[in-house]
Formats: sequence, structure tokens, C-alpha cells
Amino acid sequence: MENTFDIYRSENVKFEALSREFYQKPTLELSSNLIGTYLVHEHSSGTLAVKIVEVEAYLGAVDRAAHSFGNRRTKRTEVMFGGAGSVYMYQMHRQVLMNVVSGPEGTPEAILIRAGEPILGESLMQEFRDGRKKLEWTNGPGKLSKALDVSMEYYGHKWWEQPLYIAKGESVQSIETGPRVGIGNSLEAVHYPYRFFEKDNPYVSKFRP
DNA sequence: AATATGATTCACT
DNA sequence: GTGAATCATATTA
Repeated sequence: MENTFDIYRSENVKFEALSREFYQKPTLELSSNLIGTYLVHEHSSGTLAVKIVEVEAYLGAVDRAAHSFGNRRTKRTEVMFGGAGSVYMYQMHRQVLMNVVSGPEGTPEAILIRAGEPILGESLMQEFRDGRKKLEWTNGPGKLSKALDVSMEYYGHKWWEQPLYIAKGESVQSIETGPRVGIGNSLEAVHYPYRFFEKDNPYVSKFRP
């Protein structure tokens, strides 16, 4: 496996990075497939990992809620015009949001990683999340970045390469869909059911009307 | 050069 | 539940 590598931790947990080929599929299908995978950050202080439990798809040119609506191409959205599997990082207020670029080259689609369930590195996460309750560590896109200590430096990184990668995870019993969060000004796109999450997982973020 | 605006979070009431 | 924070990015002049 050319793009696959294994990492062994003291807890005897093994992570197998998903290959570049994993990302070559329609965005909504990829979104669904990402639920249950592991998001891993090999931090200098230790390995951090969460199970992805919530994502949202942004379908580029035809999706009014996407930054790339109408094929808008700027320095910020540039990476979405490349091939699938790159990291699109977006910063708002004080938060950093992680995305998986999707779709073939020239098709600026992406998937926002909104929430995760802590798997490994909990003491570090607690530190990065300033001692908050465990349920509040990773139940939102900005919180997730903070818990994994990920910042804008990963813009353009590839999701199959260390030290920040997505790995094979667990199969999830039931995936639900619904409208996306926080896009109330996006007209007709408000109701598109492009949010995917694991049913009944307590780390899924709260919907904001 | 100036302004408007969030794919959010947190502290408060 | 409400509102402020707070700043990069995009847009307008």
C-alpha cells in the first residue's frame, strides 16, 4: 500500500491512514463515508485522535452556502479547486475550521469536519481545551481544532500524510442527515440536507436555529 | 484604505 | 436564550 502507514501507540492502538484513492468519490458519498473514521494528529507532545461523528458537505459552484459558490476563486478558496483530499482550513473570529477538499480538479467542493469523539490523547485535549468538560472538547468545528491543536499552517496539507491524517475507523450503526448549521443567510441552500452525523452520539454539535 | 461579514464560541442573564 | 468578541478575508472605493 503505497500511501498507507501504520502507527503504534503505547495503548496498543493502531492507525491506518486512508489512501488518496479513498477521496475519489462524489462529495455526499464521501461525507457519509467519513463518519466513523479517525482524525489523527501526531502532535509533538503526543498523539491525538478523535472519531469523526459529524460533517457537512459544501457543493461548490451550485451551493449558495459554500465559500466557492459560483466558482468564486480567491487565495482562500484556491485549494478547493485542486484534487480531492487536500486540507482546506478556514478561519473565522478566533476559530479555525478543518475541511476535506472533495470532487475532481476544477470542482471546488469540500466537507467541513464539525465534531469528533475523543479516542486518544485525552489528557492533552483537556489541556488544550482549558479544563472544560469532556463533552465540550470536540463538539464543534472550532473546538475540535483547538482540542487537536491544529491551526492554519495545515492549509493545503494532504489528508493522507503525517502528521495530520484521517485513518480507518469504526463502522457506524446509523448515520442521520439534516440541514447545515449556521448558514441562515444562504437563501435556498438553508434547507439542503448536507449535514451528516452519527445517530445519538453525544459529541454531535448542537443545531443553532 | 476602509468597511462589511461571518461554515463560531463563550460568558452572561 | 442573548449578545459580544474579534480578525482574516473579500469587496468596494
